[in-house]
Amino acid sequence: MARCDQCIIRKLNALKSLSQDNLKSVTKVKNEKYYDKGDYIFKEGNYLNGVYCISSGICKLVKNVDGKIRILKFIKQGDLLGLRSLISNDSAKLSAITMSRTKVCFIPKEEIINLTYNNNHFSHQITDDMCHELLKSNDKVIELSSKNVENRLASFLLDFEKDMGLDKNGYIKFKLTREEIAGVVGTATESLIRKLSFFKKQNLIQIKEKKIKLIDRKKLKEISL
Amino acid sequence: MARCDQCIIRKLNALKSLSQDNLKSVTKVKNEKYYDKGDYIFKEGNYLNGVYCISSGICKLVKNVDGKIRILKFIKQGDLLGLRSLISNDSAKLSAITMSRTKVCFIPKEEIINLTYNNNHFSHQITDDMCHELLKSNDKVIELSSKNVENRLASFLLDFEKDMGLDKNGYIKFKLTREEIAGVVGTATESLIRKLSFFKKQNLIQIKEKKIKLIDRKKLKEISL
DNA sequence: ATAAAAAAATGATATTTATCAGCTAATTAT
DNA sequence: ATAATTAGCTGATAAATATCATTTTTTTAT
Repeated sequence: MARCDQCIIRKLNALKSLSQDNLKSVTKVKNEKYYDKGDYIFKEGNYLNGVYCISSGICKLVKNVDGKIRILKFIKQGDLLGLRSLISNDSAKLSAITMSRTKVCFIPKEEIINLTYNNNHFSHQITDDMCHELLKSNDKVIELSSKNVENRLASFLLDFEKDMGLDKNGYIKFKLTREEIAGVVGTATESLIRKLSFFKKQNLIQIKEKKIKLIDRKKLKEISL
Repeated sequence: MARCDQCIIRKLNALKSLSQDNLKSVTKVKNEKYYDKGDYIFKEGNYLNGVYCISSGICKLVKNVDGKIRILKFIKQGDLLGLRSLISNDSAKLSAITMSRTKVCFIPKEEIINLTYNNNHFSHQITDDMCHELLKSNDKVIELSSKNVENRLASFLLDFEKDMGLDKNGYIKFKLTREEIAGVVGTATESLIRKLSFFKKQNLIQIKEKKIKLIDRKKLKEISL
C-alpha cells in the first residue's frame, strides 16, 4: 500500500491538515480501490463506512428523481466523497458514479472520526469545506429559482471550463453527454440540445467530437447574469 | 445583561455544547439588540463581526436578484445567523431581515473562534449543523430542478406548517405575503396566487385573514412528490 | 373616517419549457 | 463489417410559467 505521507493528492483536501503521525495511521487503515467507468461508488440510501478520497478520475454526484437524473456536483482528483453522510450519521442522499476509470482511497469512518477529535486543524478544515459546499449549494438554489435555462447553461459552461481546464486545442477537457449537461442545468435533454445549438449558431461556442470550446466568454457571462 | 447560562434559547443551537466557563465568557462579550419588523440585521455584502443568536421573533434570509426577492430560509427563536460567513471569512451572501420585532444576541467573532478552538463539542456541533444545512440546501436544488410550482408549493406548505406550528384554530401560526411565499417557492407572485387559489378550490387548504390552514395533508403530500 | 398605499386577485397574452414522435449520426457489440 | 443500441437532433405541439394591465380588497397613514 502506498504511503499517505507521500501522496500529493491529499494536499488538495482537508487531509492536508494531517500530521505525519496522522498520516501513518491513515496509511495503515486506508484501502485503495479501482472503479471502471460507470461504476457506482455508493448509491442513495447506502450507509457509508468511511470517506472516499478520489486519487484519479472523475465522478458525478447524482440523484434519480423518477427517471430524471440530476447531477449535483462533479467530483475529481483530490476531492473527498461522503463526508456529509458520515458526519451526520446519515445515509447517502446522492449516488456517486464514476465517469472514467477512477482510483479511490477509502478511509474508514472510525479513522476520520478519531482524526477530527485528535486534530483541530483537520476538524476546522472540514467545517470550512462544508461551509464552502453550502455556499455553492445556496447559489444553485438562487440560480434555479431566478434564472432560465439559457442563463443557467451559460453559467454552467463558464464554471465547467474553469473547473476542468482546456485541452491543447482550447476545448473543455472533459466531455459530457447532452443528457448529463441537462442533468446539471436542470432541464429536459431536448431543451438543452436546443439551447446548445442556439449558442453554437450565435458563435458563442464551438463543438467538435462532443467537446465544447467557449468562443465568446464575455457574451456568455452576460447571458449568465 | 442577562446571563447566558440561564438562557434556555441557547439549548436550541450549537451553543448548547458550551461549558459553564464558556458561558460566563460569552455573557461578558455578548450584546443584546432589538430590531423592529422589517429591519435588516445584515445585508448581502456585509462582513459580519460575529454571529447572531435569535432570542425571539422571526427573520428571513433573502437574496435580491434584480428585483425578485428569493427567500432561502426562515430563521426563528434559537437559530444562529451568520456562521457560514464567519467561518469562511467571507462577506454575507444573503440579507437577514426581521419579520417581527426580534430580540437578538450578538456574539463577537473572536469569541466564537476561541470557542471552536477551546471546545471540541461546540466545534463538532457547528460542523454537524453545517452538514444539516447542506443537506437541506441540496434537497432544494433537487426540488427546484425536478418539480414544478404546484409540487413545490405543496411541499412548502407541509414544511412550513411543521416548522411554525398551528394556532388554536388550526391555521399556520405565521402569515406570509403572497410575494414572500412566491419568494420561497421560486415563482412569480401571480403564478403563486393562482396555485394557492387552485388549492383552495380543491379544498386542500383554507385561507382566513391571510392565514393558511391545511385541510388535506395526504393529498398535498401526494402533490409534493 | 377617509385617503393613500400596498397586497391580492384576475384576465389576456407572451414566453419558456416539456413532451412526444420520428429521424439521423455515432458508438458499441457481435 | 454489420447489426444493434445509444446519443443527438428536429419539428410539432402541449403545458407550465411569466408578464403586463387592470380591478378589487386590505392595510396603513393622516
